[in-house]
Amino acid sequence: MDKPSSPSRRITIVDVARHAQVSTTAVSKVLRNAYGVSPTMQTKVRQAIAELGYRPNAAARGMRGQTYTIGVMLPNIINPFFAQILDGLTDQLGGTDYQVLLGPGCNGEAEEARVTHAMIDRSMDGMILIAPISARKHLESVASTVPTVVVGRHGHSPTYDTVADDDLTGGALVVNHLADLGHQRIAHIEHHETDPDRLAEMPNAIRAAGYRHAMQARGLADHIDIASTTYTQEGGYLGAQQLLARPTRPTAIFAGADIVAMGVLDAIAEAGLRVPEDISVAGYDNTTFAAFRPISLTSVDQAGYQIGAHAARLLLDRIAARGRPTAQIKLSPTLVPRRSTAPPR
Amino acid sequence: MDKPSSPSRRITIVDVARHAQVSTTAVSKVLRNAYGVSPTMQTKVRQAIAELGYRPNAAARGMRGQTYTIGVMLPNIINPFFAQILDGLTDQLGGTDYQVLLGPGCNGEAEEARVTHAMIDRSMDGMILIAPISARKHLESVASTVPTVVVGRHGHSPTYDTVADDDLTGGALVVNHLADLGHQRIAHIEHHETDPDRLAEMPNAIRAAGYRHAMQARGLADHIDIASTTYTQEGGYLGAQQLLARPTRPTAIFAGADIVAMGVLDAIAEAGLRVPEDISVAGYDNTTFAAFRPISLTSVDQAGYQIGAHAARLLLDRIAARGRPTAQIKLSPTLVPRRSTAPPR
DNA sequence: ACATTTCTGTAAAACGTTACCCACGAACAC
DNA sequence: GTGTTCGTGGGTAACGTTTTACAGAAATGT
Repeated sequence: MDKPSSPSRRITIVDVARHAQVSTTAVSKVLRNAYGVSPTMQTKVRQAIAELGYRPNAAARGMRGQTYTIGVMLPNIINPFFAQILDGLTDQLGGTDYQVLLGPGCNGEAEEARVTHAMIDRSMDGMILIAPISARKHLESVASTVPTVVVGRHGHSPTYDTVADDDLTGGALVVNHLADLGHQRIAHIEHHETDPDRLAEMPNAIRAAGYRHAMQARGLADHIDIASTTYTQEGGYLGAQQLLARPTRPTAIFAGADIVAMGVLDAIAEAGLRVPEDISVAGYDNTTFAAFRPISLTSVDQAGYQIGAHAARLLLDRIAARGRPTAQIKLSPTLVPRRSTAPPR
Repeated sequence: MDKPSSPSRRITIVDVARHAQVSTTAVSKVLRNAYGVSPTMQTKVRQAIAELGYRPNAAARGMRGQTYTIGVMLPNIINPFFAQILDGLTDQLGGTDYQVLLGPGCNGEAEEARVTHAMIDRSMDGMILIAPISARKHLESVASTVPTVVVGRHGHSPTYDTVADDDLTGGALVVNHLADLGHQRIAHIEHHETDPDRLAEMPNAIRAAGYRHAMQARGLADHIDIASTTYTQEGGYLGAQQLLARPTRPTAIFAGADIVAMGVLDAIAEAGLRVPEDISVAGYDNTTFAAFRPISLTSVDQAGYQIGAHAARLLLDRIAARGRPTAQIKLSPTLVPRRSTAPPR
């Protein structure tokens, strides 16, 4: 005689145990497929679970064991590049019991701290931080509390794994492509960065470094020309305006991100110039926007899917063996030439 | 003499209580600013919390009370429109103790079920479902378990609140704008829908209905021409190809979403036609893509920010008073005319 | 001055799950 | 036949918070 005290109380492990005529411990063991449970017990419990439609309460689990939840923090959700990373992530995690939950887009250190804390408070089993801007110290402190993988940020840490694209090479890819086409006055729009920590770790800074090195390597050191704004459409617009106002205009602009290139194209159109006839433009990230045929923006592909997949694997590894030494995975970007770049006239 | 048993055990309410020389109950009351706590107690406890850097364990809270977590499910994260909704949502929730967590983009009923269940398992205090495609029955079942607001889906339910844009009006806005410009052969690309339930509730179906009604109202019933594909760039591309192959080509295409318009523009460019000289194009959603000057796509603005803000308010209301009757908020869209629409030649 | 109400604070019992430890029988080695 | 191991299952005590019930002090009314 089951007596459901409240009309629609949630089924608990106790209900399952009673229904299957076993102890709650046994049910718990089956749920976690722990050691020491016979095939008979397996089927008996699994059947009871199915019949009752039981689902474990994550909060209760979190108090003793794991929550089977992985937190992902990302700076914003509009960048299609992040969507690719997420796809790689969720595909990799698809077969496991883990569920991914995202923090809402957060820009600024304060919001990042808020989100990371919120995730720690909710006893996430692991965290993936995508392109965080927080001070390294904060990342370390998060990682020392919960298994963590940092994506899209260079520099290696003793506490967290990293997965990133080789932005130095990426920057060089663009410069070489444009130089091969015959360009000399190749300008760059970067995300302004002053903090020394971040100068060494943030992708934007490394891309700019890649640009500089490659320009030097091609003997174009004298033509190095950088507009320092932000990685936004607005930033691209303002940066391009600066560059177009130079006494001698650049013949090519390398925007540090596709979203920046959008602003650049805007400013160029406004100035009455044509792409690529008057000026070549290249972006970075190979977003759907770049692939859009009427735009057809030369860009650098970061293999976001692979980045996500690698991050997921590293995280699962680290959850299983928290002590293991950290790994740094670096992937190679590829150039995707399109119609926005052509030889200078 | 505090003896921290483990090297870095997390601070609990017990530690705070001991440090402030009060009971754990008192601390709990302060945390929830519950009734019956003196100003003295307030300051004493708050100081202890600050000194120890205590943060409540959400899992433990979830077992008895609330988790202070709101789950948001959205179909994908690349649509900038959803970002606007989220902004409205988080701004509205900013002052409260609630934290928003997003389910990863999920398309398909199976994935939606997975995410909603995962959120229920994690005892979320409330859920916001954005443009869900699941059967109504499933939405009802979710809403009967946890306070729920459904965004971007029409039809009213006894268990959940809804916030949506008036898509009927939205569709009419576009038709009237094009008809005012002098167009007659105005075609539409819709997201194919057969399920009767969804035909009455999904925005895509209602937009198509708005198109039909407005065409009739303007005496253009004979020119109604619908290509039925999907709300994707690919769908727009294929739909436009169909429409362009008609014996008499339409002079204007109303794409059901900006992402669809992207594919339309692509197909038009490929066919060697110009926008708006040869054919006018309008989208829906007013994404950043539409606002991008070189594209300059006429579109319908859905006031995503307001939608999000309203949804948040309704949800907080419902959490406070679960029994209250459900509300349906309908917002008016506005047309944003740009350069992609012009009088026919 | 006494009875009654209101206000503060505490103790103890949940909440649903997992971890730890122990008991039992069967199989095995001597 | 006696000890030892192994495989299987259960009992019980956590985990950190909120809720309920209650006691004492202070304030109020008569």
